[in-house]
Amino acid sequence: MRTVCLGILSFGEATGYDIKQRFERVYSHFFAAGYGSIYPALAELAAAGLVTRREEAGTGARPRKIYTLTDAGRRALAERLAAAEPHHRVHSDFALLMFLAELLEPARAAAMIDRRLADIRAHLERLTALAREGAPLPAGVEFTRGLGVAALTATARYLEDNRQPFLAALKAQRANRKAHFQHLPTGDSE
Amino acid sequence: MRTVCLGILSFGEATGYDIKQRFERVYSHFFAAGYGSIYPALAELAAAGLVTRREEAGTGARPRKIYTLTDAGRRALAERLAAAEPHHRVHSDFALLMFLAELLEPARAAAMIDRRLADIRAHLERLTALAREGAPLPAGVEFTRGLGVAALTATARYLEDNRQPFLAALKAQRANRKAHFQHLPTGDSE
DNA sequence: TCAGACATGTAATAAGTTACATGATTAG
DNA sequence: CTAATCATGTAACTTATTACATGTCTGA
Repeated sequence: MRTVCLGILSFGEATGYDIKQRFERVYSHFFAAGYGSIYPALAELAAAGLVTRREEAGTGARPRKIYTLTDAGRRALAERLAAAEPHHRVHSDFALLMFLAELLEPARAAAMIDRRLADIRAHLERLTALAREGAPLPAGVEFTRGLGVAALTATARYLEDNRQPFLAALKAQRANRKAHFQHLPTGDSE
Repeated sequence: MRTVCLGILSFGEATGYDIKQRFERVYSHFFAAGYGSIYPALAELAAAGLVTRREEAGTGARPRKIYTLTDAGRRALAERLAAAEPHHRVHSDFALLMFLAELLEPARAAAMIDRRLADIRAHLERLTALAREGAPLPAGVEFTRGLGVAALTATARYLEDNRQPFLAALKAQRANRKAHFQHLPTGDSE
């Protein structure tokens, strides 16, 4: 998280609030963060001298605290990036739900797919809006944007194409299982 | 994690070791776990009466501990799945590296892309091997497999197609920036 | 007047990662 | 003989999530 905040700040100074907004506009398909992660990270970075903070009266109730990368921060960021491993991990409760779809009511499985699709579409809209903004994006940002669009588009397409047959298979299986249970002499269920 | 272990066990009894293997064969593109998560989770599930454990001499130095879902476990799993939100979060250091690629040496950016590609190809191989196994997969497993294949294939394709132009753009930018710096009267860098 | 954007932060909790510790058997 | 596979677990550490706490201004 600290590295991510440094990264966002490398594009220009920002408040904690700003950082979250930028994040969401530009990068949320690869990384999510709440204020509960951002503010503590910023405090640590300030304590380590990697950013400076300046206060300014804002429109809200409190003064905004504007964070700026220092030279040390810029160096630390470059070092961290030079040493980082390109890990990529997904943690998908949605996928778990689908993986175990046989244990779900088909209507719920359908609802989950629809919610995931809505979520993906929202992401895609944000990413295409970003491209329509006029000012060309830095190469890295544009590359990452394209990567997100590619993965999300393919996922949405798969979900759209396979939703119906999948749900039909689940329903058929349910029916089968019920019919099967009916002539089994089980002692514990139903 | 507890839910995931219950989910894997819903396909049949297994040891902690087995759970990790199955995971990796079938689901690793959506969820990764180490033994440090699995064994404690299993211990908690046993304490809660959701699984039972039986010991058996194995081929290794220690007895294997085979975990089996209880009826209570099956019910708990169904309840959790019925209540779960379909969250999906990605945490990609790789994407961060690309996002900030301007701060990286182009050779390193190239290496990172290649590593990510190798990783994706390994995942895809595992997933296609799974389909070639003969026995038809449960609908949910097959759906999740397909979802992974779709997303990973699209990502690989994007990386392959955009690698060259992206790296070229980065190099050009570097050259520009250097040329620019040469006739700037900076006092702090180099 | 009411929702939503602006704006910051803390505390408690939950979760996951890494490193450590052990050691037999088997295939090359 | 050596590497890999089988096999389990703990402890320390790091990290993120959630809920809480506060409060103003603006537009509908």
